[in-house]
Amino acid sequence: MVAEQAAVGSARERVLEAAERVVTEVGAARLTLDAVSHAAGVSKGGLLYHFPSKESLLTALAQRYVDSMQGCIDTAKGSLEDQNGRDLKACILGILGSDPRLKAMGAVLLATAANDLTLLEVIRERVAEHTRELAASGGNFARAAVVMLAIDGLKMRESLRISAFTPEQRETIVKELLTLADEAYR
Amino acid sequence: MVAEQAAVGSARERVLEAAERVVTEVGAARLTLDAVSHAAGVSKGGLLYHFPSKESLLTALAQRYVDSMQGCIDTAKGSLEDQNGRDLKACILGILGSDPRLKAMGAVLLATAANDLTLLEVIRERVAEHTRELAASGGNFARAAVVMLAIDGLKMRESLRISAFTPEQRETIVKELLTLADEAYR
DNA sequence: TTTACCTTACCGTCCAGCCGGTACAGTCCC
DNA sequence: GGGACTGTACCGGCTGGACGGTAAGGTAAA
Repeated sequence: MVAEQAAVGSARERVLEAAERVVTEVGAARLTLDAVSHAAGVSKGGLLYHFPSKESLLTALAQRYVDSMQGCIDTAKGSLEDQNGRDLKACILGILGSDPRLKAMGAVLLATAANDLTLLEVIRERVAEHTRELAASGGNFARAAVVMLAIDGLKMRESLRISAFTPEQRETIVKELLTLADEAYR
Repeated sequence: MVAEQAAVGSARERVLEAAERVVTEVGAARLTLDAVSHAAGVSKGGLLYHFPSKESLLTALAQRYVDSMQGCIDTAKGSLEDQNGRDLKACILGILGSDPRLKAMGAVLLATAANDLTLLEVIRERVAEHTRELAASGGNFARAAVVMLAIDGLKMRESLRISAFTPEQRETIVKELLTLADEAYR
C-alpha cells in the first residue's frame, strides 16, 4: 500500500514523486495512473491534466532522473578540489553516494524501459555526452570508461536489489574506483 | 526428476525463444501471452499447457538466461589455459563475447523485473554465488569486483541500447578489463 | 482407452484515456 | 461594482479494449 502524502510542492512535482514511490514499492508493472494519482493525493483527472498520457508521465520521470543524477554529480564536484580526474571522481561519489534522489533510479529506469524502449532517448543522449566528455578529458580513456561502467553496474545491481556485497566490500570497491580514477588521470 | 529434454524445436523451447524475440522487439510491457503464443506458432491454450501462468513463463525465461550465461562463461573458460584470474577472464570474454544466446539478456532481465521483482531471485542467487567465489578466489577482491561490475555495466548499456562506444573504444575497454583482471591476480 | 498435446471460444478484471462537470481567479465592459 | 466571460486547475465516473486465465473438446500415439 502506498501511503498518501501531504500536499507539498506543486501538483506536478507531487505526482512525479508519487510515481517514483509507486514504482519502487509495487513494481513497474503496477505503475498505473490510478495508483500514482492516489499516491499523489490527486484524482486521475487531475493527473491527466498535468500529464496528458502515461507516456508523458514516464518521459518526465526519465528526465527527472537524468536531472537528479546531474545534480548529484555537480554537488559532489563542488566538494572536490580541482585535481586530476575530478569529473570522474565526482561521478563515483555523486552516483554511488547516499543522495535519496537517486534511490529510485533503477526502478525509474526500469519502468521507463519496460513501457517503451524509445523513452530511453533522454538517457541515451546523456550517456553519449558523457562518453564524449570522457574521450576528450585527456586521461586514459579505457580505464576511465571501466570506472564509469563499474559505477553503472553497481548502481544497477543495487537498484534491482541483486547486489550481494557487504557494506565493507562496497566501501573497498568505491575506494578502488577512486584509485583507478586517479591512475587514469595521472 | 529426469528433466524435460530441451529437444530443439520442442514447443516448450520454441515458446521461450519466441518470448525472447517478443521482448526484444516490442518491449517488456507488450510481452503478452497472445504475442508470445503467436510468435511461437502455438495457440494461447497451447502455451498455457506448457507454462500454466505468465509468472511461470517469466521464471523459466530468467532461469534460461542464467543457464545461458553460465554456458557462455564455461565455453570461454575452456578456451583459456590455466592461469591466474582465469575465471574472471572467462567472465569478460564469455559475457562480452558475441554469443547470440546473451543478445536478449538485458531485455529478459527487464521483462522479468518489470513484471515482478521477486522473480529476480534466481539471478540474485547467481550474483551472490559469484560474489562469494570472487571473495574466495585469493586475488584483489576490490579490483576483481570492479571488473565484474564493469562487465555488468557494459552489458546492461548494450542491452538497453544506450551504449555510445565505438567498436574501437569497446575493444580497448575489453582489453583494459583483461589487464585489470591480470593485475588482480598477479 | 488413456495420456499428452494442442485448439477454439469465452470470461472477468484491469486500466488508459475520455468526458462532462466544479471551483475559482482574473479581466473586460458597462 | 457587478455581471459576463475566459482560462486554469482539478474531479471522478465511465467505457472499450486488452490481457491473463479457464473450459471444453479434438486428435494422435501408446
